[in-house]
Amino acid sequence: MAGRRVYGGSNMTAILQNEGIPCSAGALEALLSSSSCPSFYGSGSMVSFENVNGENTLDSFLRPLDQEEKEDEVLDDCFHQPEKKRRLRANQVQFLERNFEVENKLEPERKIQLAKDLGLQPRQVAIWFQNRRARWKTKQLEKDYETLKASYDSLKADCDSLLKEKEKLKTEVLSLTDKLLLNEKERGNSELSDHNKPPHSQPQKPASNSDSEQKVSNLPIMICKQEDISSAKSDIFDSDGPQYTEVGNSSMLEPANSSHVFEPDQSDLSQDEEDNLSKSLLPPSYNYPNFEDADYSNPPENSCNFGFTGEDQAFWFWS
DNA sequence: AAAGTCAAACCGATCC
DNA sequence: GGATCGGTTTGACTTT
Repeated sequence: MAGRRVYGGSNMTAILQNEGIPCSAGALEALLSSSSCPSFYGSGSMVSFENVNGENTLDSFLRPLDQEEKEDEVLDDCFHQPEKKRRLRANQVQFLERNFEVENKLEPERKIQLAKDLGLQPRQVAIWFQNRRARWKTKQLEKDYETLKASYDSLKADCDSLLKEKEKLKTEVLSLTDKLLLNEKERGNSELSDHNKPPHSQPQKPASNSDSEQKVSNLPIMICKQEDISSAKSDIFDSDGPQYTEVGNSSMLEPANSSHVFEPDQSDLSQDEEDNLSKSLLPPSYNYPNFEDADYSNPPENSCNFGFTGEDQAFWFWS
């Protein structure tokens, strides 16, 4: 067996051999039988042999310790060597692993039984389970980290595409705003030249065949409608995770555990709150939604900022 | 042979 | 008070 021969006992064997003391197994047996080592079979050494060859051990499963290991133990005991750390044998570990799979906690009776079966000290069994749980936890943490990282990467990709979309829309809004202003200017000029019209009459809808101009003149009206406001709000700003799993063609990852996603504080509005918000957004006392209030003012680094700057707000509800 | 890895054992804090 | 946990030490074993 590899790596089982470098202990104090073996060194002691070498010493004995150097001293010309015969150290064959037979000699050791003789030494044992004649020596004052009564504590051997019931000793508190790290590996107890009392059951390894006894009736209660798993003889069919666990092989007895190597003779040389026994010799080491004997020598350690008899020469009062400090106990050396020893790895559990493969079959012992295998047996413990199987038990760990069944139940990773260790009740006292089970500990005693396992110790008996394996020929170990109950404390060794307890420590093995303790260390095994720690290893399992570490692996679990690694798994969780990988899951979270995948989730983050997916969200980041979606965020990036949304930001691109936002930029695109912003550009579109800019060009439409320009057209609208131009339109208003032309209308103002025509009003000045028309003296017969009452001062506060409804401005005539400019005759335009352009689709884009039509969209522009309709936009504020559409947005001011209550249902549109609330639906727009819930569609865009309600970050209550899985509901908005479809953004464009890219589907947002649905985390198995909601704790894996970062939820903005204000994502969870009650129906009443939504109604109040909608009402507050209605004209005439028109309150523009202030996205700065949503505490997105200091987003963490690398985070997706869905909030809009003051500059952006101007594009949202231009008048 | 030095460096790195793994696991047995230990320690102090905490929980029940 | 015993069990458990997170952190650490220590020694065996492997890799470079």
